[in-house]
Amino acid sequence: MPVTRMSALFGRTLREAPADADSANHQLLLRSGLIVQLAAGVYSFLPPAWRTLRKIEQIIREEMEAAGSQEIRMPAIQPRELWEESGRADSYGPVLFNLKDRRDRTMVLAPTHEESVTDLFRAVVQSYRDLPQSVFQMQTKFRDEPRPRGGLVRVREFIMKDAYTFDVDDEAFDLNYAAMRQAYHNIFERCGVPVVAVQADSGAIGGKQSEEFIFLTEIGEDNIILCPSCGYAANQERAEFARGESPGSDGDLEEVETPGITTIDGLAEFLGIPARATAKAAFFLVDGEPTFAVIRGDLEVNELKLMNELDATDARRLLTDEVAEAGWVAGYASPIGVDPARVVVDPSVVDAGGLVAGANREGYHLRNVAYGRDWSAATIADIGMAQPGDPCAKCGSALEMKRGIELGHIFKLGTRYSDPMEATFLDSDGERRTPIMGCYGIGVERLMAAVVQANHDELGIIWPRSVAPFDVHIVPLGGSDDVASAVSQVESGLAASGLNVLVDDREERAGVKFNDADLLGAPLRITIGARGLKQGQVELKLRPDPEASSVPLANAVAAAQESLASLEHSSS
RNA sequence: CGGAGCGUGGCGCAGCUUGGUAGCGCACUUGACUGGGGGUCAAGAGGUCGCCGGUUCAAAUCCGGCCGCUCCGACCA
Repeated sequence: MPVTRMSALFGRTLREAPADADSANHQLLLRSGLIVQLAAGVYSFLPPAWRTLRKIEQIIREEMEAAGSQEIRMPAIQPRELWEESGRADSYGPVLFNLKDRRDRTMVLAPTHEESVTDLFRAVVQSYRDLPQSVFQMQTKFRDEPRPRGGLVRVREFIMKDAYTFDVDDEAFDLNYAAMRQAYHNIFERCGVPVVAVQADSGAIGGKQSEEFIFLTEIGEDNIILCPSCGYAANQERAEFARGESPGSDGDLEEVETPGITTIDGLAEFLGIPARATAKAAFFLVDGEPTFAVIRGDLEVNELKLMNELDATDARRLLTDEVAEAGWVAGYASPIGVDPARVVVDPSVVDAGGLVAGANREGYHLRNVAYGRDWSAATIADIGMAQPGDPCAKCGSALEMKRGIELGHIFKLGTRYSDPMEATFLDSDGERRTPIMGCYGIGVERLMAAVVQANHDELGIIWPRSVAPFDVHIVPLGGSDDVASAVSQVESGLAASGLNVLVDDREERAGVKFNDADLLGAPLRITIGARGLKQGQVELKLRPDPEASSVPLANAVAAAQESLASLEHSSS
């Protein structure tokens, strides 16, 4: 291995973090001189960062290959028609970087490769004998994000590993999926980042079901619902939860005057009842249709669940005048008398008995409004947003919510792409069939950011050995010939044994060198100074350890290998 | 796209309210001293004050427009 000299290293460390950086990982990546921002969500990666990224890629590559996947490369520039074929030109629209070629043909910079891999499949696969297949790629992808943020966490140009599988049927698919799932756990463990696999919404990728691999951290942008007792874990956007008891009432409909009371909280206080004894109406425009959603007063509607239930691609809250246009009275809306086809109701209301609901008349509510007796809905569906404290749907324990970063996402695509794009094969009966697909993504730079976030202290990065840009950071102290020759002896011994070595050969004071060593975070630091050499000793210090230990110069290389090995065992 | 904030040397910031020679710390260059946890002294280099326009004798400073970046939200793998 070549030895890197700090005097020649491209990049510099900063004593203070740039003001734009918020999270620990972003600050450390900037301070250590690993990344430089060019534009919002667009970064350069300097030599140590690039080295780490390649190590991460190599880990991913090994695990993908172990799972039976073959690496390929696909185009980043794609004709827009490809996206029209799958029907995603519009749904993915705003995120697509569009460009025109010289013939005025519209091309896009690929944000992901489901379309192109499905096209590849059409070109290559004819028969069931060619299946199963599993391919992967690690390439730069482009997404014109509405809001890049958090340093490397959400960017517009990034390396993504995507794997795609093709199978003859669901049973065969399950094998590929299980292999990928295991590979994902292996990858994150090898990179030193703890993850939890959670049920997720498949979003713009589509398909039947998906799981996210989440690194739990307060700087995350996803809300994750977790059950501490049974282990249930899901993204809040699709988390299920039990509704608990509702204090529903018996009795006939009864109008009650509620002047100026237009909120659930206000209503509950005014009538001296809990919010959960009320029914809340929320209005949405779902694929252009005004929709009346009803849920128990203490709960909130999960728009994504609502949208998925109605098989829609777009949903937003109705504006105040649109509510009126639909014939509903904001603040006093009642599901009674509304066309059931436009009503979606959450089970929390269906099973509740009599609740207090609007009277569809300014200044009045109704008591004892009961689903089934007084009104009905065409759609009964879970449209509730799980919140911390809600009972777990599986075991009833109180759910918790934590923030997290989505590092990987694996999807059961079914025939979402193979069907519209007419990718087919002939089975053994000569029947034309559509393959079951899966896709499996990992954001590589985001993973590096997570590695730093999960492995740092107040002084700097603490790289896990597996992805460290340098294994050993040599700190020579003093300019004597003794020091120089000892350094030369140690560095060449280490390099010869296959270790990546960084030597701080700068004319800097000890404190500066030590601080930079802590910041850059190589797993092992070797200090070689005149003071130790008088006793024939050099100092070894593992980055996570508080104290250094002295070893004879002659044993330095062997001792270094030993302590690096001990690190591997203790950390995993 | 809605809300908020910020653009002054490589980084962190002051100056702007009340217009008048652009400043501080760190980093950088040279020299001396120093030499095991971000040293000391001396001498330096480096800035179209984001851009365009306006007001004014005079604009970093006041006014207008635009651009960029960050954060919250919407959205999003």
